[in-house]
Amino acid sequence: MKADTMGAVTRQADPELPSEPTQAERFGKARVAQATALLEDYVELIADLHAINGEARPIDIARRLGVSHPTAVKSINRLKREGLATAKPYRGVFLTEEGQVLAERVRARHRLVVRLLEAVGVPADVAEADAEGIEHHVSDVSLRAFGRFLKTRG
Amino acid sequence: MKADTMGAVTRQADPELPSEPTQAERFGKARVAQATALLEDYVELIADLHAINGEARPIDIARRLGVSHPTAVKSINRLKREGLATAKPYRGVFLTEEGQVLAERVRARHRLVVRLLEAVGVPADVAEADAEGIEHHVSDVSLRAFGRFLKTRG
DNA sequence: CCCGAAATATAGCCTTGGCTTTATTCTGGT
DNA sequence: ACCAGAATAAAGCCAAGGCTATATTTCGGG
Repeated sequence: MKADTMGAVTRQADPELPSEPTQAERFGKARVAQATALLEDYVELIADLHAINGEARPIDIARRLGVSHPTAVKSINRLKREGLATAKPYRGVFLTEEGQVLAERVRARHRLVVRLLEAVGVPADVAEADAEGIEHHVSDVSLRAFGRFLKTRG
Repeated sequence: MKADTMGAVTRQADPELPSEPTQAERFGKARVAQATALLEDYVELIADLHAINGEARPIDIARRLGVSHPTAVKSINRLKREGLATAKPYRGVFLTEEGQVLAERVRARHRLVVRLLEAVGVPADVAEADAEGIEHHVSDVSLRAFGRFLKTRG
């Protein structure tokens, strides 16, 4: 009833599944990426709000993200803990040096993902929406591949 | 200090940000996708294990996903609650009709995402790894675009 | 046939990221 | 100059998804 006892077919051929540790690594990587996704969304949004409004208020962040203000505040506190942002009570949120660097990287990645999706035929609005979830899982290697692909056909 | 008081530039042009409700929707969609991602990973893996081993044991699921067995068991219980799987104590896990349908959809989507990544120049192993996180955020519209793109270019 | 090892299950804990409710602080308009 | 209403913060709840530690059940080899 186990693989071992049911015949030779699946012994080391393993025609379907990657090796166990490899697969576990992939899932683990995806989990880690997910953990940082929220931070990335926040820093990107804070940078955008500063660029446009000259300030980033918790209530605006909350509205843009579609969450309650307390939720936004809690996440902002996490940003502070992680050294990505600073905020004094009733004074708005500011990115640290590190936060700004991250924001710029996230923004560039987002644009590249959107452009790639459009290049393969995804409508602009759908590309924007899907990119919001996809971007956090695109590795640097893939990102560079996207860049090359766009250059050789744009 | 507010957008209202700082000049005309950003009033309704809003050159950078999408409208607030639109953006909130996007983030909300990404959050929902994330919530179902784990279920999708489990049903896909359970289907694979059945196809290869003839059974899906919690311990194998746990090892493949790189989590502890109790964690896997808890998630399996959630699958049961959601009507995607059944399991009797000490007897392995089985997908329901609905679970099998989902598994097939997830598997097809995974393959398509990997193929697209490879088509734009991402190395096979990186494509596999990135797809693990990306796939859960690719909408049907994008998926169809991927299909068309792959068809028209061999 | 039975007993120890492996698999499974249960219980309890932690963090994250949602939420609502309540209290506090700012601030603009009269 | 004040005060109502908006923005902010604080506190406490919940579910999800990790974990470890502790039973319990199965099952294969001697």
